[in-house]
Amino acid sequence: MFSQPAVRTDPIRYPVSTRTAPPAQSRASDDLSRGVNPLTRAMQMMGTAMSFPRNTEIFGENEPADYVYQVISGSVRTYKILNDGRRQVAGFYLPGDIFGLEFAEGHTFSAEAIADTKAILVKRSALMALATGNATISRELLAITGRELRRVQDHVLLLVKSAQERVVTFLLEMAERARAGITVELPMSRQDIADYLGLTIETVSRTLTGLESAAAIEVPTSRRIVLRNRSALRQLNG
Amino acid sequence: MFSQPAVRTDPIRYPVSTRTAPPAQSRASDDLSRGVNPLTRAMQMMGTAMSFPRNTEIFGENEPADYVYQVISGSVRTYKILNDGRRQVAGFYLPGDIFGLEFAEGHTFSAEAIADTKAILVKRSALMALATGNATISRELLAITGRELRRVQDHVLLLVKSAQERVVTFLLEMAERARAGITVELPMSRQDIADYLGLTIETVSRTLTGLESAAAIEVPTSRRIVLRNRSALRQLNG
DNA sequence: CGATGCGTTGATAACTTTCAAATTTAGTGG
DNA sequence: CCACTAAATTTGAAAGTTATCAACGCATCG
Repeated sequence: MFSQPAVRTDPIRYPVSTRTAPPAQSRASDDLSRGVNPLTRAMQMMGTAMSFPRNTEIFGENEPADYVYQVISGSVRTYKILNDGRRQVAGFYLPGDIFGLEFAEGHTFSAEAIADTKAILVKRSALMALATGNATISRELLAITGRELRRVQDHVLLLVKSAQERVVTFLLEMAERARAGITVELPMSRQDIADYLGLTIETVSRTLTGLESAAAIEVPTSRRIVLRNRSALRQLNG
Repeated sequence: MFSQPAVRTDPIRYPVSTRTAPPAQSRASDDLSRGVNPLTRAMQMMGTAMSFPRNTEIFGENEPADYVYQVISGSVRTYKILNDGRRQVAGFYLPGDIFGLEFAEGHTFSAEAIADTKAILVKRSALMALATGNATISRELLAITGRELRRVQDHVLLLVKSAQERVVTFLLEMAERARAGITVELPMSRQDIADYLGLTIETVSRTLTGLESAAAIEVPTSRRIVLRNRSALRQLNG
């Protein structure tokens, strides 16, 4: 232990002027508004859209958790650097997903844009104030937190599986979340996947190769996975 | 995979008459009331105390989540049986802890008493109704869920560590939660610990023996651990 | 065209599990 | 309270899985 290199990602810090004090940019009330819940609607009313280039930090661990975020386009990873220098990815957030909501002062994890990403920011205090007078919003906040809880619980269940089961579960989950057909476009690198699954990139790579040999998937490019045999995959997912 | 025996614990089902429709037993408003938060006070006002003998089921996975529970005395494990028959323990709950709060219809996990346990039950619907008209209770519910979220996030971070780190982290956490001095009384078996840490009982046992050899702990009885060298343990905990 | 980053593949080492058996502890009936 | 039985825990040896170290291929970008 205490063995690995300190850092493997290189988050290019976005210029501070743009990162803090979100400027009043475009109101975002476009595609994501279709028949959504009251909270999403409220966020889009109250929020400010902001862009984050690929690999830039959105917020850092322990920074004041003053804003709540919703992904409009692109994708986001949250993570923590462990004492031994390894990085643990806590979650991936795709368009429509809400992240960064905290109940303590500071953020539990850091967040970075995986690809060029647009997100809506809403002041947490504003959201909390809104919730105080509005039982619907209040319930919705509780529901979001409940879903996040469920997601993390599933992450726990993932981490006790074998390497192959972890990779398969990940692929099936990404396919479902991205509402993909049989072809999944992965926004994240092998390193991101490995750090989410608690594996090394070599193991992830070898497992994908193995699944391809078994005709369960195809990997035409490293970021594109074709699910050739979903029922076989479901068998393998533990 | 798909290899292990189906069951390793043998939950003796408590007689149905006692398990369902909580009878109006003793009001529980004793030791735990000392300067606690409004939600705990509310639960103790509204709730019904109920006893669960060791190894009995408190609720089962997917059963309607109609009640929220607070441990008075004893301790509780929540868990899920995985497809391959292994059991994953999701969490341990000690006196004062709240468990069983859900945001969907059914329970995510099963819950069992580890030792003879007394708990307060409150109808979830009553709690939710109370929260609707009371911003303080509402915030408190959100805070509880936030703490549970944090706990599960920590569990994720635990599961990517080495076996020794997992065991050490577990011991330090239990010592803190039980407000123990240097001697920790573990309410749960090696199997419970192993299933929580994602290890086998053999690995847990060997690791404890190793820590004892390294003079970091003593194990006078299997359920009693003396933390002989906390700073050494903190070094080892990753 | 060379540098650079990302992904894959191979060989070996480290760690954890599995299988087996011994030992200790706890529970039960007399 | 003691003896007996079952359950829990510990220990050992071997096998299996994943990590580590190293090298190579491929694509991108200046």
